[in-house]
Amino acid sequence: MMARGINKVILIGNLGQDPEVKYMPSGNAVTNLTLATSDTWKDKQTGQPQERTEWHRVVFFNRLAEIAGEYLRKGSKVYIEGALRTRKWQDQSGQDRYTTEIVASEMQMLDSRGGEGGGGNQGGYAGNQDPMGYGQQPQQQASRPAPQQSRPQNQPAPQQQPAQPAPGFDDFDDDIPF
Amino acid sequence: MMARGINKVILIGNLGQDPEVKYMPSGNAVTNLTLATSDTWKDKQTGQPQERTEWHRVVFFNRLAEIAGEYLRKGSKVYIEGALRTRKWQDQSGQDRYTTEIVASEMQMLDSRGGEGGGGNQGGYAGNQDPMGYGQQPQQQASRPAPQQSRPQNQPAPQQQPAQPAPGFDDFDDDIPF
Amino acid sequence: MMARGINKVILIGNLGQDPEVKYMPSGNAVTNLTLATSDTWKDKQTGQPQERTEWHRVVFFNRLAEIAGEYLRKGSKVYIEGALRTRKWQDQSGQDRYTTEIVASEMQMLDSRGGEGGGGNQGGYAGNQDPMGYGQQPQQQASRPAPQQSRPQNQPAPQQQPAQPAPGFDDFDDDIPF
Amino acid sequence: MMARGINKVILIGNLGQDPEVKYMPSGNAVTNLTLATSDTWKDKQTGQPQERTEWHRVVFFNRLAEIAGEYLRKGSKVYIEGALRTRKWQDQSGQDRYTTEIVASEMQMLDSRGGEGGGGNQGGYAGNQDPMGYGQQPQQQASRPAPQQSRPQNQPAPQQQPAQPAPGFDDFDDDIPF
DNA sequence: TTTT
DNA sequence: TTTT
Repeated sequence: MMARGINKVILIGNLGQDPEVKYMPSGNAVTNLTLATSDTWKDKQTGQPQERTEWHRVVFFNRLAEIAGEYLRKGSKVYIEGALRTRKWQDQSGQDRYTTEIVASEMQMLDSRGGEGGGGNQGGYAGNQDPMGYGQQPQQQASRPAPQQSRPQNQPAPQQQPAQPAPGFDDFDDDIPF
Repeated sequence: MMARGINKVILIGNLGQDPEVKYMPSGNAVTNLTLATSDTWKDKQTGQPQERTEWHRVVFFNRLAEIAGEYLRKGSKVYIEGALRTRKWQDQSGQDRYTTEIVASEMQMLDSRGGEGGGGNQGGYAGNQDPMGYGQQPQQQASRPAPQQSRPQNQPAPQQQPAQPAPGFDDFDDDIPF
Repeated sequence: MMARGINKVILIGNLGQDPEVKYMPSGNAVTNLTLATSDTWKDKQTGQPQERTEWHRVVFFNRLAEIAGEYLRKGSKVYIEGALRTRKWQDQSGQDRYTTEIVASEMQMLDSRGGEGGGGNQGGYAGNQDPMGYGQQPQQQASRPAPQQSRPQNQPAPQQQPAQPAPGFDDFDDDIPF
Repeated sequence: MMARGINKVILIGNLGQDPEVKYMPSGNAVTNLTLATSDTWKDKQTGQPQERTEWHRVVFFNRLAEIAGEYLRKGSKVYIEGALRTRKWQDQSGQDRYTTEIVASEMQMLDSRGGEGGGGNQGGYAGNQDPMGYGQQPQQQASRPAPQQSRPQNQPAPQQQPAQPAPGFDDFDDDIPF
């Protein structure tokens, strides 16, 4: 993918609910979640502390969707990097409506509360190259065993998800954003 | 302002229209604009190039609103840093609707096409301290003249803007996001 | 502060040691710490997992320096936003040398392991305005008490720090970066 | 590549010189350049405007190195995203020294001053998938022709670059950072 | 020197 | 509605 311009979002927050994993007819995973960030400030007049929680709608695709679905839970603190995308959809009365989401391209768990042994950072692509140029340096003879597979084994069969429209595109929004 | 979590957006794009500057009853400026970023990719099946433009709704407050209103124009390329905020509002039928915007905290013009002599980077706050600690070093005797005031002089009087509701909160969305 | 260009660093990592807090003759705090981030990849030839840890030198000034010194400890996981700055200094043989640091402007603790009750996000400036424009909305009558002061009370008197040169500028580097 | 932690740099600045392109024995390109960002502020005492230019050393690998070498020139304004990496090397007296660089993973030209017709944004990897999930939507029938190849054709033969050590690792620093 |  |  190429781009004209930069469209980048960086979030650290906590999940409001367990993530929802769905599968495309193709078998590709799509995971949706909501993430809370909050701002606090003092009211200018009263000096009273104020707080506002912002809820972000985040969507993951493919491998990252599976990882998010497996390792994230309600309350999890997570770093997410992605891009803004506003989708157009029709409500039940046929009116055009818009929902803005963050399409995640990178994710990193920030708490290891679960006992999954999982977590870690999961980039959006499986680069087994050496983008930092470290391989140019004298080889460090790594002798430790290959890491445990952190990618979910149980890739659900698409047919378990009956021929529903692609989640996040057709049926996702019943009425309001979340 | 303090925060729990990180809510950060970084955009580089072009303005779809001239910015709209409004003034609060307090006299504070609020500027709204839409910014285009685009992605291009090749269709997996056909190999045909695809393009999708993302339109971002950006809002500026106070000093930054005035600067944006003065120096940005339709087509301007700009760097914007800010935070996501989703506002709830009611459409004409009384239904709840939501609009997601980027509340800009920093802006930097990336083309100097206009003859304004303006541009430059405009942080969201007027820090006249020395956040980088440069002042600790031996003073460089700056002998060049004080920079031209880049802040618009003509702060419009609030009364010129009749008692309208706060823009971007009440009257901003007539119907659809943009 | 204004800028031509963007100079932004975003780090999430763990402290290698407790932070070092020093005080300027003016009484302003300066805190230095090192932060680890790491990359892992597989060797192209052997398929062996490789790991490389990057050590970042971070410096905080003023209020943020005090907060960092109070709440961060060896091993703490932290989000840091800042800017790159390369300082020139002379080693004992009089040779010019350079050290690149991140001057932190924002910090957020990501683990609450300590019992300090502290943490939270600490922006680099004490904005008690309303940069997100929330104050425009109907006032939420916050009735909870004012938050505990998270800023250290015990501002050390400068004279407790004998007339030493500014840390991080003169005496900081004895020989090598860290 | 996976990561524990986040190590991200975002720069917008101007090149101090034309980029230097070298080739690894493998034929892979490595491009080095220096990028200027600047801060301006007012001296607290004198009120005099101060300015400090920060010079960033940026390194590109592989495809991005070729693009940078072809399209960027002294004075070019560019957006760069990457990661910090501090390299250790020995000066002529055998002393350990360190240089911090930004390893670029994404680049976007911000001026189209050259007549190359090139530029555009060049991500660090050639994703021809559909990371934003747009392909799920009804196909927009793109009828415009395939874009001009923006990747340099003239991949220089490695043998033109005699068996020199990897640039940026051995021979890059003659003495001081830049 | 951290972390998993 | 922008831009290349």
